[in-house]
Amino acid sequence: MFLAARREVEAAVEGALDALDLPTDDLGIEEPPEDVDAVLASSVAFRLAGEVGAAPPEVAADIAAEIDPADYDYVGDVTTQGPYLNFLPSDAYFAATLEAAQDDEYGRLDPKGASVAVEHTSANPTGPVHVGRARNPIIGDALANVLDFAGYDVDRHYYVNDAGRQMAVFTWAYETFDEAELPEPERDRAEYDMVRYYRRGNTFLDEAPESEVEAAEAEIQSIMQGLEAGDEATYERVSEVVDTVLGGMQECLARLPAEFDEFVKETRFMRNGATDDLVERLQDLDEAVYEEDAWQLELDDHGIDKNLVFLRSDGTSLYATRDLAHHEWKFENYDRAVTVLGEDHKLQAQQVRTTLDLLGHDTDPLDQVLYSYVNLPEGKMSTREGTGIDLDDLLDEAIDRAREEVEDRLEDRLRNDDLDEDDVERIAHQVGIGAVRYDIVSKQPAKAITFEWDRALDFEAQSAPYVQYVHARACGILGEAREAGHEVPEVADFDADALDTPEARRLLATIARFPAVIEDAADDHHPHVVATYTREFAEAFNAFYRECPVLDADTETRDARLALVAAARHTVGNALRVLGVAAPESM
RNA sequence: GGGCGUGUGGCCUAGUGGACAGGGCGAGAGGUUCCUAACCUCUCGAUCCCGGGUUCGAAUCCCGGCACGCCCGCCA
Repeated sequence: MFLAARREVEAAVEGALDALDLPTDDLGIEEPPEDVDAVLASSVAFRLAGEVGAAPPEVAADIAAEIDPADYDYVGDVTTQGPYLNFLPSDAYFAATLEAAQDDEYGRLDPKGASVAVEHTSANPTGPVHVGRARNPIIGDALANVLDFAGYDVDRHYYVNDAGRQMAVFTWAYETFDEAELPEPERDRAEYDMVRYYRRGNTFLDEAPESEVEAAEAEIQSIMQGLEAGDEATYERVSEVVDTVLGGMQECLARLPAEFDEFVKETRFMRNGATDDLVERLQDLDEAVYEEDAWQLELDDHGIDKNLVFLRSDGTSLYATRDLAHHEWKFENYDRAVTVLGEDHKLQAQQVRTTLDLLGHDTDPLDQVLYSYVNLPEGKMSTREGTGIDLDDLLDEAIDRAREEVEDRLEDRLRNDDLDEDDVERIAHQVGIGAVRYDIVSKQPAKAITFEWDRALDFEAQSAPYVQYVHARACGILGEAREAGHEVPEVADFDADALDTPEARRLLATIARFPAVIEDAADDHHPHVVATYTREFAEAFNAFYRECPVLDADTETRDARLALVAAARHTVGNALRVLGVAAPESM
């Protein structure tokens, strides 16, 4: 209802300004501070004071006088508070919100009729996913959820770098070294098993005698050339390594959970001729130069100092070349494309955008979302070096700590609902993994994070369990009500007017904003605003919970409050779902 | 050296032109015969990195610094 109310307020202010013969280019619509009862406000009087030749409060009063609330469904009253115009919600605003939120899909926006490919994670299949990269699947998955909920037709893509030098090194190492000379794997899963070859191979290339390194390099070169030439046998050899490692990584990511609709391999764009075709078109560009036997693009005139090499002197393509072909494919198949990238890829992101533009594409549908790396207090994480914390270890630790927490709380638990061992395990998973996700998704991606165990796994504070608890409490009330024979009434059988306490009103007003939060998050690609919202929501719900008993209220109030709790449950449940955090029915 | 980004109480964080900068951690004091105390209430704590500027109004925009992060490969 908030979105509808905002449209009404915009129309009201614009109409009033028109009537007063004032400019309508900036309506100054904003959300008032929490202690103001209005749902929306306008500060337009400040700007018009000079033009009108009157003090802002007078201007505000004049504008307010031009607006008749009776013309609008959701505007109950227009008041002024000094220079501000305040728009108070009508009873119909609350009634319509309560009714709309009975839908368990409440917050989902109308289908936009547009497809979007969300590419995220896309980590090279070289070994276990570590925490340094963990922001990518968590932000990416939440962003995909947000866009889905906002009405887009979303496909989740993992772009697989299966054609680069790294994979050639990996394939050579896998075929060369004997398992007997490798250390025990850290975990019994494919990528932990395989990464040992990769690390061994890199160590060899760094440390072995020159002649042996040369021989190895020759083999690595032949693998790369084979891929470039479309040689089926080479492709099979590399694929075995890639698919094995990727299979393990998928298992890790699924724990978050982050799952994908498609794994798009870059070799696909070599094998189908798209890369060759692209290279020809790049060579025809005015910016193309042939220097030191390599084809490059001079992008100085477009604000990028560094040349983009797109064809090596040995005739092979580079990651960047294939990624351009990949983006053209996205443009052909989707209305929009979102890519979640680490900030270390920022320059490449600019190059991709600029080059696509030079090739004649409209790059407006491409959105590149950048996030800063997660570092350890002692420095960077690296798969090749084997430094860093594996995401699996973080999740295991999170679950272990959550389990301890659940068991500690079991003893002085007020509610006697007899949680069994399965419940404890379920809650430990929901809370532990939820806490990790929430901690990461709730922060602005641009800010750098230094990983610290205690901070990442704090179950109090502004954390997942704080919000999950609200969901569990709402479910608790609904469950108790059902046992007492009180189902949530049908829409025709409750009356929002019975929600007359400030806490109930505030909760309902908070529920009303949810669709607008989804819209903002989707428009700005900012999933973290959903997390911010869940915290505000939790505060509103807890105040209601404290002040407004549901089961003991008189029938009319009870029915309205039951409907409100159901609405709250749908809202917070869907907000958590969008964030990718489990919504426990009990905890 | 150049480019990009970030800088908010002791620590973490929301807020990117408008109503006294909102939370959390921490410290201290309270609250459970009542739908889950992973909760709530109150108190303490801020030169919004620094200096200029624009504006009726700046944490927010502009200019100049400083600090930190990232990037500047015929790697990905």
